[in-house]
Amino acid sequence: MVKVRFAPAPTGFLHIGAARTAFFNYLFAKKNKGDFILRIEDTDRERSKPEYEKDILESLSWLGLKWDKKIYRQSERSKIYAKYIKQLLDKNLAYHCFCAEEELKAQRQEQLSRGEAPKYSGKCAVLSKKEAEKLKNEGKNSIIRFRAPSKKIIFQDLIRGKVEFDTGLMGDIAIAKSEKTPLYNLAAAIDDSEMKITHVIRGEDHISNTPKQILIQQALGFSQPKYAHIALILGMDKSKLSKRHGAVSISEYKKQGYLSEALINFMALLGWNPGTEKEIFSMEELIKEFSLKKMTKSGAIFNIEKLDWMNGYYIRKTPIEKLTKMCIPYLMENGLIEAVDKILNSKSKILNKSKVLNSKFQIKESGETITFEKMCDIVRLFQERLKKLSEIGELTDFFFKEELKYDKELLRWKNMTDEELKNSLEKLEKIISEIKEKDFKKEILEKLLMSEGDRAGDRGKLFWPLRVALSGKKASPGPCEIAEVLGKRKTLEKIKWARELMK
RNA sequence: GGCCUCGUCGUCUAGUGGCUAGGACACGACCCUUUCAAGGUCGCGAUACGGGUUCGACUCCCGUCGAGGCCA
Repeated sequence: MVKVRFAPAPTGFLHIGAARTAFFNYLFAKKNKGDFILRIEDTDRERSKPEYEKDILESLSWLGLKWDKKIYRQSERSKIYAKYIKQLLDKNLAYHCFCAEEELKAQRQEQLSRGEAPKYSGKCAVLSKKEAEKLKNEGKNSIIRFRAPSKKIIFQDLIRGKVEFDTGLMGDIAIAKSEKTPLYNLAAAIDDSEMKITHVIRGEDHISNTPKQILIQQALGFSQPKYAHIALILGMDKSKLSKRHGAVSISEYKKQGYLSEALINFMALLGWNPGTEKEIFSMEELIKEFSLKKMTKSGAIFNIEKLDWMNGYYIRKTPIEKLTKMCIPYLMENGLIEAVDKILNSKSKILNKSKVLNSKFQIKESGETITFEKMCDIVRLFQERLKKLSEIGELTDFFFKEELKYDKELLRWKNMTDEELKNSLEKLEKIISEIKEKDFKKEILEKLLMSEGDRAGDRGKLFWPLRVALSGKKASPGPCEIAEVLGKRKTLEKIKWARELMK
């Protein structure tokens, strides 16, 4: 039975690199019908914060990475660690080290300057139990070090193949701050064993921790899990992706309006591919096709352009009601609309209630109510233009504003004269006001404007000024589509406004 | 500095001794078109370098260089 774990430290928001590691663990578990365990490594009490843990859980859920069973927290397991620390100490496999931090730092510096590998000198390793006891009673600070035997550690990495280390080069490993508080390598070794983890799938940055953990496992008589070290996600400068490269947390991407499906699909392709030319994958397909053997060995630069493209792709594939529902919080945030129903006023409720379908909204500026259906009509016009949900406000704002602000020069198509332009606007107003309310449809409008435009020799002479009059922008959906959604009355109002501008 | 890992278009990648080195994003051109998108067609563009092994190396071996990670 396969059992894997994702073991984040709650010292920051869930990072995209960590999320990817979690994701590959998840895929591996599901593929092999195994368990995916979540272990919060919160032994660093100062840097660990509950809000970070919350963010990690929320982000994993949002991505659709469901963990199995309960959540383990290292902070709740100190008894277990204490037992093993005592065992190591009793067997003299570990010892108290009283060297001060500054002292060690200085040593390291010196070794480095001499061109040697920094390595603990072993000063306290020779202290007898009595001497150590005495120092402790004097109240001297100590940490616990593991007597690392000098040997060759070889393990078969599932992604990289044979990896070899000579542990003689590394010196005695710091394994605990005290008898109760383990340091990373010890806690990881103990937890992986206690939780019966079969496969450790983690970032490449842990490769050099692996021999240390193996040594500890051997000392404690644990069995050894299989290892797979996945290549890291890199920033533009090819260094490990971090905050200085911009947005890195999953919650930040969510906020910007990336869809979880897009992010999942994109992350999967960073470092994995099925060996075919297929690029679009649902979670189910990924689970079906995933294999560690298909993982890339080299680090991949996080290329936001491809993510944007993929997000646009998924937006285009999203059913319009669902997409509109997702866009509404952004429109509210931009102060363009408000929920009429007070109960629906908070963002999260809007997203979750199925009530949304019959709900109404209020245009903030005019106070006019607008139905969900109408909202869908608006969003639909932008479905294939949207890369991120957060762009929706800027794109659609003219639907919610009374007066558009634009330079009147924008109304001019190519080198029309003022006179021609005025004529066009007048003609538009005439044509549109003659259409019956029930015929105010895009197709009918288009037909009328096209034949009239062709008569003028250039369709742009009508279409362009109308488009600008309605949207106030140089790029927008087609004017007839906008007009239909806007309705006859508002369409005429906007044209009048444009005519005013031209006076 | 030591150890470890990695090295195919700008980016993500396919490829496991014989291929015009394939695809995707980005970029450019064209088509569609009232603008912007979307869509379609075409194009640009890579095996880090040097030695081997071999009839033949992107592919295997050695070295160099480069990048990253860990020791912190």
